[in-house]
Amino acid sequence: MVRCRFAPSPTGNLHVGGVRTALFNWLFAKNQNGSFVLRIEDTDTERSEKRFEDQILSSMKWCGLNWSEGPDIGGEYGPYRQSERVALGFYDKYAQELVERGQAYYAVYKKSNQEEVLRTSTETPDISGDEVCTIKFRIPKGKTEFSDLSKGEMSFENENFSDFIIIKSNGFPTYNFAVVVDDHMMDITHVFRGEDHLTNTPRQIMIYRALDWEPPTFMHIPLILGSDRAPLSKRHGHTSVDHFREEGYLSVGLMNYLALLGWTVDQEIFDYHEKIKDFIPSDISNKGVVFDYEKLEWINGKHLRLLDPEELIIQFGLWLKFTGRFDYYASIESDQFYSREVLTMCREKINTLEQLFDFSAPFFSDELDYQEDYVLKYLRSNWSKDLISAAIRRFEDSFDWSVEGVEKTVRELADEKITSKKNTFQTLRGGVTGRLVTPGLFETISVLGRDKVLERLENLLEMIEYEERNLSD
RNA sequence: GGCCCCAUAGGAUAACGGCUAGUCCACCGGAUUCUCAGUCCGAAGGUCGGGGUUCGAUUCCCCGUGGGGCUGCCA
Repeated sequence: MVRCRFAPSPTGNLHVGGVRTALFNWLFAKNQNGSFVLRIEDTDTERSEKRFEDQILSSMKWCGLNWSEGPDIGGEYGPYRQSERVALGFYDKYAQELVERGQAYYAVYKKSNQEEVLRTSTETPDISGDEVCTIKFRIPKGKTEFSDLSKGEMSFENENFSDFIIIKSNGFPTYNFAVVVDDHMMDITHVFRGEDHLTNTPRQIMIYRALDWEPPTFMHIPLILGSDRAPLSKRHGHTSVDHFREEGYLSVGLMNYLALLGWTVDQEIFDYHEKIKDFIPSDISNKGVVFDYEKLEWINGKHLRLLDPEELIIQFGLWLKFTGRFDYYASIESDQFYSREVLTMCREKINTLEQLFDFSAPFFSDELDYQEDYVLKYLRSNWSKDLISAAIRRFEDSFDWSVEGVEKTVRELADEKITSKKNTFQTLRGGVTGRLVTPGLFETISVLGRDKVLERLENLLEMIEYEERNLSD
């Protein structure tokens, strides 16, 4: 039975590197019909915060990376929070065992100088009030070897390592110790993690050996880098999953991009749930990969255009609520049929839900925000009044509001040659939307419908006349 | 400093040791057209350097160079 885990530390939001690691663990677990476990590594008492844990879990759920055991749902290998495992004495027990086997020892320091070890012992030392005590692992002689699914055969001379702390002076285990104890106790069979852990692995394997435990299979995944090839961080741009969610990326799009980063598949656009059967760890590139915001956006746009119209409304609605735009959400909900028409039309030209929000705004609000360029270039022209008046007359007489019908009306209007064809189109476009960049004009007018179009054009006419009066005064 | 990982166009990748080094994003040009986008067609751009093995090296080996990681009572 294959068991994989994702073990984030709750010291910040879930970032794209983390999800990618989680994704590969998840894919492998599913591919092998195994389990995917979530464990919280909160042994850093200074930086760990519950709110980060909550955020990580929520981000994971949004990504669709469901776990079968975890801190929120428990499981037979629990608890799944290292702080709770400390309380149960798991780490102490095995640290003691290492001391008894002569493979670890106590080290006493002065509180004021924690650089210098005062004395060591194999018995619990008596310490005075100004001293603290840790347990350190003794590096054995020889060499440590293991086979990494990505990097191949790895070999390290143990003499290159020095004894390291496994139990801190506050009684908590250090990462390198806790991870071994937990992965062993939880029967983890495969560990896929970031490449930054590659040289921690021999240390961990030494502990496995010292305790007569069998290490899991390791695979170290290359890091995600920024444009300067340094590991991706805030200074390269946004990195947290929540950010991409807020920006209007679909989780299926974000996951698609992350999966594609370093992994070649025949079909580039996919839902990762469909790729479970194709997941082979060795197919993943062993090279650091630069995060490409542009390709992510392109992929997201593809997914947005692939969604069923109903699903598009659902996703858009969820996003509006997530970002607190409840009024907008209410207007989407109030007329499903209309919303569907508008959104499927608008999505042809945008890549994110945020862009969809902006692009569709003129269709859901009657308070048009006329772009300055439009006012200057088209409204304040000597033909705008005549053109709008003529348009109103034609639309009043028109009973065919299909896209084809609207096209006929508009083309006939242009044929009157009140102004150029382009000016005619752009003036109408801005007149019904306030903007110069919109979906196709015929579709736009058709979808808005007779009432809105006439109302907007008449308002526009009033605006023009109002401006004229003001100018002549 | 020590140990370790990595190296194909700007980014991501493909190529049993064997065709003119293929594809996607971005970029550039063209077509379609009412704006923008999309779509279609086309162009430009690459095997880090030096040795070696071989009939033949992107591929295997060594050395350099460059980037990255670990070397924490962070994970």
